[in-house]
Amino acid sequence: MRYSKALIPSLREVPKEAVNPSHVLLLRAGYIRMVGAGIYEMLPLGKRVLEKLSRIVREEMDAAGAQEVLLPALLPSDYFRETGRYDTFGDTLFRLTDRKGQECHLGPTHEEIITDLVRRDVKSYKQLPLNLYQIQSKFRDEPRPRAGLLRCREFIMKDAYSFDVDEAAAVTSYETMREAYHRIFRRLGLDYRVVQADSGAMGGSTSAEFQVLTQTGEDRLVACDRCDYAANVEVAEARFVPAERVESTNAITKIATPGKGGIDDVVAFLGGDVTAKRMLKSLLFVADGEVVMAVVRGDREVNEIGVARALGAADIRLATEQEVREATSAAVGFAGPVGFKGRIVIDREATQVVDAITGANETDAHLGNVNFGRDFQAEVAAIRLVEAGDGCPRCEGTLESYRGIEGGHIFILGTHYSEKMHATFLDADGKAKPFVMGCYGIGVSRLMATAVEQHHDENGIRWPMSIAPYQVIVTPLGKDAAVQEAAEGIYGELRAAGIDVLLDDRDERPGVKFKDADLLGIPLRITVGGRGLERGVVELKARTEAQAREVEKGSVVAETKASIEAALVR
RNA sequence: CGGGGCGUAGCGCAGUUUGGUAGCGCGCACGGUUCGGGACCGUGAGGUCGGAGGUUCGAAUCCUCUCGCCCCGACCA
Repeated sequence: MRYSKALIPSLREVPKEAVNPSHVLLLRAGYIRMVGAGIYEMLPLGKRVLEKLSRIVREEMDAAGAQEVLLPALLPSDYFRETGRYDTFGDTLFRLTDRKGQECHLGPTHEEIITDLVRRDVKSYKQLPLNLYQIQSKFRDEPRPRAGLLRCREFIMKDAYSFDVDEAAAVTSYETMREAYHRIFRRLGLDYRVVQADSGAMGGSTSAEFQVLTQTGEDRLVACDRCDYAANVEVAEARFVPAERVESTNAITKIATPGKGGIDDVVAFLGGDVTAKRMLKSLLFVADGEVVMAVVRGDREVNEIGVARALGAADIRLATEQEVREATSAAVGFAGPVGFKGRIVIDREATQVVDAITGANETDAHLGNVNFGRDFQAEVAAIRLVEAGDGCPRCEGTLESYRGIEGGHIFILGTHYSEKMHATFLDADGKAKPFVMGCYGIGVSRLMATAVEQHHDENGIRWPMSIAPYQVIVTPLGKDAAVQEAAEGIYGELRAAGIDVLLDDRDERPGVKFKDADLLGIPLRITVGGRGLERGVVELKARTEAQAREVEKGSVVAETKASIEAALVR
């Protein structure tokens, strides 16, 4: 492609709505344009990146035995009514009514419609296993679209659905997908981790997230520095070594702590050998409408989702100030487990604190010498938030913390959808059984932004070779006829060799061309200048390296091919 | 949905407090000088001041309503 003919509307200044690196750079480099909140146009460069991503996904899905389909995005809502999701999806669904008054919506995900397809056309166990996938636009009216392509209302997703005869076969399908996802993410050139996550309200049992590690991700993760343990902090556990139980004979004492509600305040106020580790932090939550208390050691934070899981609650939130006052008859900051009337969950580590200091459930007062078991009872669970430096629960390693962006998520769904939708097949024993399903998503358009989040510098994008819109940019400097001719020659040869190449034939100064090349993030740049040409050389420079190297003009095409090959992960 | 901020030329912004008929930089077009990391000079095109209503002789500016966008939080198959 000739730059002079390409629609690459790069911007010198940062559009003010953009904050995230990927958003800023994709906008500035002319890959995307915003049309509305969470709605973007893919310009030629953006479209090329999407195609490269999609091709890799397709190749690996096909290789894993999945078959591509294309389901409608415009869906009659009857299918969602069968599973009750027409209501549970709530305002996230883009709803519309056709001219006959039939209710429709734009598909946010396609479990129902694919299950309907399979129940109509698949009747026998002999047709299983089956894995169908598509790459298609999804629509979700997010409460808060943000960060450019990272959280959109219309986005492109690869979604696959597997159908199996039983749970064991479904696990096989799931594992096949897991392997395919590993190959996909490796080929994309992304640093990622497979993590355990909260499977949410999907009704799924087994699930894993493919998290791409970035500075700005929405999700907080921990991963072991020794083994492959990795988990979303929502579900992560730290190694726990039970200590020998010490029984205290010290009686509870009341301590006046006027105006000192927070842990840090109390520690500072009491001084001496009182540390946060001696304190018990008591937080009140409302879980499924009931006020409950969660207790962790004073130097820890509570994992809210962990509390909900420990309680078996579907819904949880922090109690309001007023609810705290009603439940403890004290101001916020003075809650404690002793005498608390209601369910209490305590972190297992906090049960070991001897002669602890806790809130007294009385404003401006704390209790000293509080001991779990002796002075209060509670359900024990792992409810503290795991931190970097904590021990790995599986090995002797140490957990490190990361931020990640969910690039893929795989689930075993079981018969959740097939039972509700009466999607059955006849098994070898002649009995009708519901399909055992799995679903597997990859956020294709999100991955485009994710790759930029992970691969950029102050000058622009640094695409991994496999998904760069062009692999090479040829940059002739000046209008010298010999330079033009040499650049055209190299451009022609690279194209003939099947390489994606952009020729910067614009009448621009060298600085402009270099800045744009860096901004666009093309992995390799061949610079053709008059001075070098006199000596028969051109420059070959990788976007990720500071220095260019001189290459004989006659061998630059071969060198470029070799560099591309080396950069592609197979 | 709660809190905060912003809508003026393609992009970034000033002008709004104190009403007087819209400006700067970048980009764009044309001419010239330049040419290895976002050159310089000159000329020029380009704006329903987010929208509606109101106050006024007169509204980007004041009032009312409304729409949109961004950030934090809630939410996120």
